[in-house]
Amino acid sequence: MSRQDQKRNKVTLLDVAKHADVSRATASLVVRKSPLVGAETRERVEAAMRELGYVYNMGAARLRAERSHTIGVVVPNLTNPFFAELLGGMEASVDAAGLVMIIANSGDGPPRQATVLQRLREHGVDGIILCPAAGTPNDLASKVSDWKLPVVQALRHVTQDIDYAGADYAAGMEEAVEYLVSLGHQAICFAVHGPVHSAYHERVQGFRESMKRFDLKPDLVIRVPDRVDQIAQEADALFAQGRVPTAVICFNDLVAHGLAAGFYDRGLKIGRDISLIGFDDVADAEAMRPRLTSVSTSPSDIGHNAVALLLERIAQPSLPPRCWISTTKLHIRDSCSPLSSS
Amino acid sequence: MSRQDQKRNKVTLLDVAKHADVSRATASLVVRKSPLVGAETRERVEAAMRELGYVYNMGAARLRAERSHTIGVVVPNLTNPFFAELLGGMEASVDAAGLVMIIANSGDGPPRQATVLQRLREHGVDGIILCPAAGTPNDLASKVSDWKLPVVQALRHVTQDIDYAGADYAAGMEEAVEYLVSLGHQAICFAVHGPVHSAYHERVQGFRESMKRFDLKPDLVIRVPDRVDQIAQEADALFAQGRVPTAVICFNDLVAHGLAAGFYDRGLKIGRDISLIGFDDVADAEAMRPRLTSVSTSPSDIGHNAVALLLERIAQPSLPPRCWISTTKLHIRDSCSPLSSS
DNA sequence: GCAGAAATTTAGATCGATCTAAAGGCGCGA
DNA sequence: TCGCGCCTTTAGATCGATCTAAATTTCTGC
Repeated sequence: MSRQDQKRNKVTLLDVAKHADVSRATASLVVRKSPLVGAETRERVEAAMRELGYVYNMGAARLRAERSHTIGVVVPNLTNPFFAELLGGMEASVDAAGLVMIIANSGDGPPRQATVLQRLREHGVDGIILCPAAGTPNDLASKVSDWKLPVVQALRHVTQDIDYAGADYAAGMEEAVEYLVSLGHQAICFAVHGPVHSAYHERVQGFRESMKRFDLKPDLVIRVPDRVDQIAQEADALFAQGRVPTAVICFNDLVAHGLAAGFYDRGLKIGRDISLIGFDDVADAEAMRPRLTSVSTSPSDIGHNAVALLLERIAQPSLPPRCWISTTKLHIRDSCSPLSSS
Repeated sequence: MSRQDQKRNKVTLLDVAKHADVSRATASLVVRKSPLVGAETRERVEAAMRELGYVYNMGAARLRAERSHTIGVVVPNLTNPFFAELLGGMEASVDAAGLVMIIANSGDGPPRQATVLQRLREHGVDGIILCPAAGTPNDLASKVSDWKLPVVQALRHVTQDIDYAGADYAAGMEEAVEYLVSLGHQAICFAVHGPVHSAYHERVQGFRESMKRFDLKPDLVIRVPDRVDQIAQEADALFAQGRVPTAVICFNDLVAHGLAAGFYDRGLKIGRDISLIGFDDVADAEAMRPRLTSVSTSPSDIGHNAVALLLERIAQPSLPPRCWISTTKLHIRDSCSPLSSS
């Protein structure tokens, strides 16, 4: 806006103050929208800011005020669509609160995670949302409390002593198993992949316990490759067991995608020859054919919750640790069918 | 690390200096790894930093040194897997350079974009990578040059006066058309969606010109809905034209996914009844069945390039504006077949 | 018209680092 | 021994805001 009347570089609050014929302190009150300044004065200062093209210097403010209006977010992987959804949800909440988000990637490894956490600390973030890397040592809680920096765990947790926002994965598994059982399935397999962490355990355990509740074999858990494009080739492994499953629950939608491809390659028709359930309901389940039934964990909501928890903790650091476990919902589409029709 | 011997809050460089029995200035030289300090002194200061659990205060440093070690990234949408890949690429480069990334979402709308740009400016970022929102006014260049802030455009561009990192979309379209023609196709349709911007125009134009080069009808460009789950229902529109296409090129892989579902619903078999080509090669093209042939634009590479351009511009602000247009590559899989087999 | 309360405004110190310019220590040749 | 230059170290000002505590003006009611 307006002429670049300064010969070089920047306009400070002092310049604005002079131009509006008030003191630096008053100008400061105006930028902070304090109710202390008179209407006429405020007007005058705001006009000066506009005329000079003043840009608030958050960095200087932070130094004095101990508030950076910045929060850090550490995820294991940026490109996974699941985390992308999560970040999307966070971004909306963070933005609404007038803050910005520094994003860091831990690569799901504790050493890098330590590095990026340190970096965030140096940048003076007001708080951190951390999706702990697989294998995060459990002295995390004590480290964090030494730092006196508000932190919340998201999606995964390594300690009860730090806030946590996640979903009830075990309940989600239970819904999935129940649904398949209601369709008459008994030989149900759980296809997992990826690093091992709390969310992984909860899903596996949820599966095993639900199966036991129905007096079904709880140990049909098999691992498939991490990369989606290799899962298809490994679909055979599902049938290498003693008992051939009639339904497969997947660790997430990526696995479901990969297995769907593998079944296609073997001439198996999903929803007729075999039933398939995804988890997270994030990939284009609606655009798959047959449309994929999936347990929805609403990562975007989890993102919102995590931000809400963090903001509250920033406001009241001495609150006892809290959990916000959201409920999952089985989104039934077309990839499962009654056993009789097999 | 170590005891929390400070009764409360933080350790400053001055504390470190005192503890190591040197001046604040010397301690500062040590943290900045200056070659000026003697080996023995450096040792002592570093030990002090470790013992006191010193954390560098980037905010204070920035105030004096005019360098925040922070860059801003503005994208229209976080959840789109294409942008997720782009961000992933940027993150790696940014991290390697010892910087951090503030991410902001423009929602692909100019007013919000203006807001987030302002916010980034206030946060004192060293530079900005901007994927301009559709409809960005073309005074962007003059605004940016007023700001005296390094900026590079990524994926899309609204002006020649600002650095730009993107891909040669027109050449990508040409590859796709050429390939289909080599398979004998003549009735080729281009299915577009989403907001209109430079990348959109380049793709459409690339399609039209390639078609003309082969003396084929260049105006079979049809719009499908923005949301993937609605595209399938609209697949009919492709056949509502006077001429029925035997092959479809898609604006991106999302469209390809949606159309593939629509074709399935109509009993059309991809690769037999109709040929399909995606664009960007980012969704799990490898996990689709049949595997999707797609024009790869390597968003992650574009991310790297954008960061490289930005870092160079930060180092030398007076360089003339540059473009880094990477080449695309047609990734041939199984979704296209010779016309004769139709 | 005036004391006292309320509403505004302000000077000056401060946050934690970096920068400049100069000082201190040391070795070496004359 | 002195002076010169090299290597290290340092005091003090500075970046641009916020905070405290006090000064100033304006508004009351009597």
